[in-house]
Amino acid sequence: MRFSNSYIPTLKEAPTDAEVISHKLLIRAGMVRKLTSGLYIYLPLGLKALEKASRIVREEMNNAGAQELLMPMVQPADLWQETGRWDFYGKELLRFTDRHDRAYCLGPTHEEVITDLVRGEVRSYRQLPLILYQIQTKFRDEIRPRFGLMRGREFMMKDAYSFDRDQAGVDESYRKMYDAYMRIFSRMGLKFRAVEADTGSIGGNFSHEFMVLADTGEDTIAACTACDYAANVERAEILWKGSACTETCPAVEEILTPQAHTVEAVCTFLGVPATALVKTLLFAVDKEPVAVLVRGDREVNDIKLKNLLHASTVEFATPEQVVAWTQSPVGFAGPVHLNIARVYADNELQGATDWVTGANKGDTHLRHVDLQRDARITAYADLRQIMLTDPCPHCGGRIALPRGIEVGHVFKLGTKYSEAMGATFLDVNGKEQVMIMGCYGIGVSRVVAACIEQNNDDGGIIFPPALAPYEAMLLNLDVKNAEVCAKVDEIYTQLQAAGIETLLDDREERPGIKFKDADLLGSPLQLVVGAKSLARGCIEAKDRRTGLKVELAADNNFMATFSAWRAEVLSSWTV
RNA sequence: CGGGAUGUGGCUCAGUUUGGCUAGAGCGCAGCGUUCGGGACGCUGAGGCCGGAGGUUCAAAUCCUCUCAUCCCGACCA
Repeated sequence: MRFSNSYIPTLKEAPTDAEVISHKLLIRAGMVRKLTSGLYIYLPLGLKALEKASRIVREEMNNAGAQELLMPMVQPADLWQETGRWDFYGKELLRFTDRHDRAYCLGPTHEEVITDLVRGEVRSYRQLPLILYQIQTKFRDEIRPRFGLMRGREFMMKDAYSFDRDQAGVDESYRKMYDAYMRIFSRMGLKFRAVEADTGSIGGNFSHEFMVLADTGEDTIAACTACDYAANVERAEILWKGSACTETCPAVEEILTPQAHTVEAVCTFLGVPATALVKTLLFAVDKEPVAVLVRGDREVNDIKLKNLLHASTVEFATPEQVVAWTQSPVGFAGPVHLNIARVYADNELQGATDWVTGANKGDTHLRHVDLQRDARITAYADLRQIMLTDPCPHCGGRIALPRGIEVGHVFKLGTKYSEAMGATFLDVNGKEQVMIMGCYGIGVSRVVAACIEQNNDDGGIIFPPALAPYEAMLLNLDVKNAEVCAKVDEIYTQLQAAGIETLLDDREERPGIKFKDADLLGSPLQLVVGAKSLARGCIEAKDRRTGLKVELAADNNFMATFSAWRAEVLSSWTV
């Protein structure tokens, strides 16, 4: 492609509303433009990157035995009512009615539609297993879209669904998809990690997320530095190996702690470490009050709480609720004489006694609290967030907490949807069985953003070869020099004949502009033809990632020397 | 939805505190000339109802009220 014929509007400066690097670079490189919050236009270059990603996904899905189809984006409400998600999914589901006043939604995901399809078609165990997928635009009315393509309201997603006869079958489908995902993200040249994850609103009981490692990621991963354990911190379990404390504790004593309504303030005031405190946090779980106790230096993991109580919503209590439920100002809640029915305590609180806690009374705390003796604990459970000081739950090794961008998620759904919607089949014995399902998503547009997030420098994007819109950029530095132009044309023709996608910068611009744009656009290979180097019989070649430049002889063997150099550059991406 | 911030040519911003001449700059864009290997320079030019509505005032980009939009922090998630 010739630059002069392309619509690639590069920008010297990034718009102020772009915050993260991928967003800035996508805009500066002329790959996307914002239509409005969370909605983006893919310009030709952005679309090419998206298509590169899609193709890899498609190839690996097909290799794994999945078959592509395409479902409507608009979905009828009654399907969602069948599974109950019409009421559960919340405001993220964009709903509307047609001219006949029938209710519809814009598909944020397609479990209902695919299950409806399969239940009508599949009757026999002979037709299973079945894995179907599509690559399609999804719409989720996100509360807060942000970071450009990273969290748009409309985004490109690959969603696959598996249907199996039995548990062994779904295990196999899951493994196939998991393996395919490993290949997909490896081929894309991404540094990523598969991690254990919470299942969220899709449902089911088991899942893995695929995280691209990047400091700007919205998720935190608990990854063992010794073994291969890795989990989203939302899920990362904390082993409790201690035994219940048997020490005796002095009688409870009330102490005045004026103005001390934070852990820090109480510690300073009483001269005790945060580990001697019990924090009492109040949550509205499905609107009902629940108290959670953790040690002063810990954080509550509300996902664990949600799962423990099988709740659909878990929210921090508002200050008004805290006051109403504890009859005391915010900051002084405590487990003793707490008038809340459900009080859950983190496991480790069993291991010690003699705590400092709030007294449910303004400016007052209690010391010498023994939870067994003085409080009514509904249950002990793993309720806190994992920290750097915690050991790996598998091997006891040291844990690291890198940030990640979730680009893929694989679930075993079980029979949640097939049962609700009656997706059954007859087994070998002629007996009716419910299909077991799995679902597998990849945020294709997010992959592109995550890739840029991970691969960039001051000059711009550094595309891995697999996702680069153009593998090579060919710069003509002297468009008015006939000799240079002839050489450029010759090389361009050869590159095209060799099937190497090339963007030829033939614009009437100064060399500086071309160098800057080439770096910005991020093609892994750069070839520079100018009068100066050509006079020496040379063409310059630059590895975008390393910045290393070599001079290739501009003779009849050019393609051979170029191919050798190219192979070297490209292979450096696959190690 | 709660908290914070911002809306002025295509882009980045100044001007708003303390109302006052014809609303400015840089980049980009068009024309001409000089340049030409890491975002050149000179000259000329086009481009704005200062987010919108209402108000205060002799006078509003500037003050007040309402409204819309965008961005950041929290809950959601590919």
